[in-house]
Amino acid sequence: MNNTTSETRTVQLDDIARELGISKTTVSRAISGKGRVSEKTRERVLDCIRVMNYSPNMIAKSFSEKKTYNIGVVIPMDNMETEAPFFQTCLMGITKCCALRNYDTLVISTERDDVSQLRRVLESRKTDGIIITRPLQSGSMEQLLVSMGVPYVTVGQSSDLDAVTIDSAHKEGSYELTSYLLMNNKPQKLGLILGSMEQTVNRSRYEGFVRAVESSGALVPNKTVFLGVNGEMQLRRVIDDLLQRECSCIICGDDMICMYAVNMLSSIGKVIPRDIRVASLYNSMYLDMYSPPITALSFRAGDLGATAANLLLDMLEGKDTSRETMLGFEMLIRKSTM
Amino acid sequence: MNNTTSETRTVQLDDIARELGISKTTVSRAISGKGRVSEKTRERVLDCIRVMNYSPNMIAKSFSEKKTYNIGVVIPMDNMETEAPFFQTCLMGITKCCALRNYDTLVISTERDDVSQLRRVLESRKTDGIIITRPLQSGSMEQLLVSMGVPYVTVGQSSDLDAVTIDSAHKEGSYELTSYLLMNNKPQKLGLILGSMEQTVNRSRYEGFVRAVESSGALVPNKTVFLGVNGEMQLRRVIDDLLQRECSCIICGDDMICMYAVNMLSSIGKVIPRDIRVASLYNSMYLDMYSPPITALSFRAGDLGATAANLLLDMLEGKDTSRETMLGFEMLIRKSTM
DNA sequence: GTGAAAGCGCTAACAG
DNA sequence: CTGTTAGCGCTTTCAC
Repeated sequence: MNNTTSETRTVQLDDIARELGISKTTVSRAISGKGRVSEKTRERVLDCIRVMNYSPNMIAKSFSEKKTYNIGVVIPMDNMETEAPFFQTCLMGITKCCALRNYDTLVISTERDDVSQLRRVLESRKTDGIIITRPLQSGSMEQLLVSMGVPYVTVGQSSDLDAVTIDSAHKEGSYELTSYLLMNNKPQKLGLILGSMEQTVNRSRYEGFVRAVESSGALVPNKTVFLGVNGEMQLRRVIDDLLQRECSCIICGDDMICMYAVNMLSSIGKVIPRDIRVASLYNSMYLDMYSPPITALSFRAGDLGATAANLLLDMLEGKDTSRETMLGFEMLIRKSTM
Repeated sequence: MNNTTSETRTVQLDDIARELGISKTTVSRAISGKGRVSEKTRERVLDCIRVMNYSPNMIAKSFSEKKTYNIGVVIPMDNMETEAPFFQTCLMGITKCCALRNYDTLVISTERDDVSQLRRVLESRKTDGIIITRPLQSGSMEQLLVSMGVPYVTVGQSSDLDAVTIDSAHKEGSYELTSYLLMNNKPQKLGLILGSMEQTVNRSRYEGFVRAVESSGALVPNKTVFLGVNGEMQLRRVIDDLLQRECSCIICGDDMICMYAVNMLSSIGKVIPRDIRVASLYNSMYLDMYSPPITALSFRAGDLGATAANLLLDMLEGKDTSRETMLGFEMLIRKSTM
């Protein structure tokens, strides 16, 4: 009866049904909890499953339910971002959280606002929903998602105002840090270096900066504000410029920019904070470890990821979720701005 | 005939078959290239597919073919490794490479040698094969994989001697760098700090170090060799010890250890390389950017990932692959050891 | 409370 | 070269 081929066939619903002398329908119900099954049968089934070491073929289940139990996570793989700790940590948070709810995580790459990989995955119907870890102003991902009717969550502000979003308080953080720097150590001549303004996060950062400057009664120092800075060479020119204009404090958009900046400064003999102060609008372990350690805003990337995952899974399960969730930040005042 | 419900039903094989007045078998064959189809029919099918914007339901395909077109990538999410650039870069290489061959990447987390997530994914049958990015001496992942008959590739040496492996020449690199440091700047008193010896990569590094020392005619300086160093506190004690023993040069196992080490050294006023020299057996962008930049071995994590993916996919497609592939390294001699 | 049967969208014998 | 048919392993009506 059992065909004992060399490949040990994996045990499936039928097997445990036959073993128990009941129908696989009942077994299915006992497992899923949908429909009524007598307490006694349920226990027998659950026991048998354990004994026979049954575990469902998720592909068959997917096929039947039209639900994959996978979510896709779009991660930037541009040169500049490839090694940014944020995305890695965020992905960990997502993956761990999904695993707890028996979902898996599919990685989707993007560079700039390329949606080809996202489209490929969506067309394959391998995911139930998507997390965008770096929303862009263009909103092309969101458009695609909406047009295909696929649920998604963005980590950071989306240009799709209806998008479910989990964000860190970048604007508020930027505001606070800028204000702090303006209050402290007067007279202060601030410089600002931000990455691509296509990234919504950089817009939030900029907004916070501008508000802080304005509410201090000053004018935005356009000559020392550099937006859309990208790549090492461009950054070098910006730094030179900032030094030329005798900036007393440089605010860097994120940890990567900050690392480059700090390095360039010290390579030309500038001592932080004696000669110039430096702060970052995004902390990472690399800034913790610099000497002197760098003043920075600290956000919990892992928590962001976990929250994004929970939001998305809640949506998939039909619960309603708040449109926007905000996580706080911590301001780490350290020696680089003393 | 077409039920125009609110949800636009996705076009499937039947639709284009009906459209063309042929059977879906023929359509399937035209797409896959398996079985013979007249050139004319094939073209008609391919055209129709384009026009009707058909794209196959991969879940149905998976179910039918018993092949998921997914590979699982096991990534360590221990505290220490969570932000290590290696795994991120490796994952990018894998993901990009898989995408080219129309596969997707499922992330599987692990801490230490926990196999629970791997087991969960394997039991779900959601992947065709696995890449282990941090093989451990215990080999528990490999055992599980072998016992379930799932193909896999390890990035780095595996304790399973039959495992298909793609590795960087860590041993050779470690040998070369150590030799270089021994030749240069005599007299040299070397210290070595390695992470967990459960990780096979650290064993390779250690082996290279030992060989280099021995072939220089010296004895392995056991008092200044620290294996299995883990966590900031332990590292601090090790560094203190190395200073006490008047080490002239510290070799760090990887970029993370090196960053901590360099930071601790400069926080107690040690100047590199004047007071003490520092090198790392694994480079990352963070070491590039230190000042002074740190002498280190450079491996191409992205290439490793891409190669691992190609190997695995080749295996899945039944091609045979060499058991072990080795990628080279570059020795970056920089100011930290001058 | 339980079972029989249909069906998810594709592939793969087998027959022509 | 093409079509018919039978699954793949689940979930889910529908009937009892």
